[in-house]
Amino acid sequence: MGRGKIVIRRIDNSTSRQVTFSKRRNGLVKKARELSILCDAEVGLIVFSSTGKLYDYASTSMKSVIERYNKVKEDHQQLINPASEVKREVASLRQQVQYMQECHRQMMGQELSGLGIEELGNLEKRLEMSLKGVRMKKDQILIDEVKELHQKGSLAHQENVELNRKINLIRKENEELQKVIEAKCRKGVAASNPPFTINYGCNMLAPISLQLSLPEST
Amino acid sequence: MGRGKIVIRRIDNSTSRQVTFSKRRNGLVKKARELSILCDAEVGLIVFSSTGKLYDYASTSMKSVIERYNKVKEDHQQLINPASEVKREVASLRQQVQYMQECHRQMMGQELSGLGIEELGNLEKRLEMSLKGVRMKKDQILIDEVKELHQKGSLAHQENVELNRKINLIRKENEELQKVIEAKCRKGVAASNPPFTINYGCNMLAPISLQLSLPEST
DNA sequence: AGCTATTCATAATA
DNA sequence: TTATTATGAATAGCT
Repeated sequence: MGRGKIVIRRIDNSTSRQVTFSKRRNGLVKKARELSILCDAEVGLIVFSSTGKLYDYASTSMKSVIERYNKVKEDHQQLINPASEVKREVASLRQQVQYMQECHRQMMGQELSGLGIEELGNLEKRLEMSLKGVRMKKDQILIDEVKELHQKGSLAHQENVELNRKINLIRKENEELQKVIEAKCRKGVAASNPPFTINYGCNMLAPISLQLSLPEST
Repeated sequence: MGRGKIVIRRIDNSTSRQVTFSKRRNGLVKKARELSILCDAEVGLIVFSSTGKLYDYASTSMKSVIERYNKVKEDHQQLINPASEVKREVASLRQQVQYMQECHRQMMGQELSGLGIEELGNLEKRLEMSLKGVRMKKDQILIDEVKELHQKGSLAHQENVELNRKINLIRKENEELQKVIEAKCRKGVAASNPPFTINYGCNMLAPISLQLSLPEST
């Protein structure tokens, strides 16, 4: 049906392939539409060009056609439609959630009406075990914390002792210096100067504030 | 393209509609195949006859065509494909299950590593509450059972008393009868017959076995 | 995109 | 459903 007969094989020339695609695609859609109208049929047509562009026709809607198709195929063979698979998964997950919710509620001590004495006993035992586990964990955390605090405390104490030692050392040096200065004063001018004292900028006799992170000062 | 020109409207005659459907359907499939081959296109065609029968053609596979179609439509608009919706549901359910599993494991006293002292305290409180609930339920069941047994017991006791009363009555009747018989024997033939006794088929002085479901015997 | 010679699809018929 | 055939429709090649 053209100027010459053609064999049905891929058209090598890209341009004429494009042209033929456009023409025949229109023809195909037209025939699909005619079929659906003439014969009262539901028709769906999907075409992807070699460049990936999508063209489609549906006498009703593609959604309807595909759903109907899947429904039929689902009945015949459970292969093509991935939805059925997914639906099963959804159903399974819903069931799982429901079961877990029930289980959880029972563990929370609600909705126990359906349970017998034995089941309740088991549940009790499980809860006791859980409680024990939780308490152990809690205790462990507290113990660890106490231990850590003890360590910090002993470290602080150690530092404190060290600091006191240094202070005593410095105080002794100070006393020595005082003696030297006093001796020099007596030897030198017997002026009315008050005796010289070194000012440390703080009262050396006040209690030392506990300081864990000691600056590296000499 | 036939013996006469036709207008594109539903063919009223059922038979010729069927015939036309068959012919045009074949033609449509042929043209679809030709398009896919000539122009290197992916084509999918779905046709439902007016009687509901399914005919389809796909250059690759209908699964592939529909998936590709859905993918394209998904990108453009999230309307046609129900799969994305379902997928979201699946993801949501999976998340829910995972969360519940974690929660459940924590309630079972496992995998507590991630929890702080406060969370552990809450968990402990919840478990205590649950345990209390379960124990209450268990106790209630036992109490109910004991109550029921008490009732049954008291009923049995009552029946027992009644039975004893009847036995005493019968025994007295028996004694009366014995006396009458002895009197008659003395009056009549002084034979060597042993004194006549009524045989009840069981020892009347043996303890009565407790029987809850009493047969209606007089 | 439009034209037309030609092939093809198919309506009518059996 | 299948076969035949006259006829209209579709389209290949060209512009």
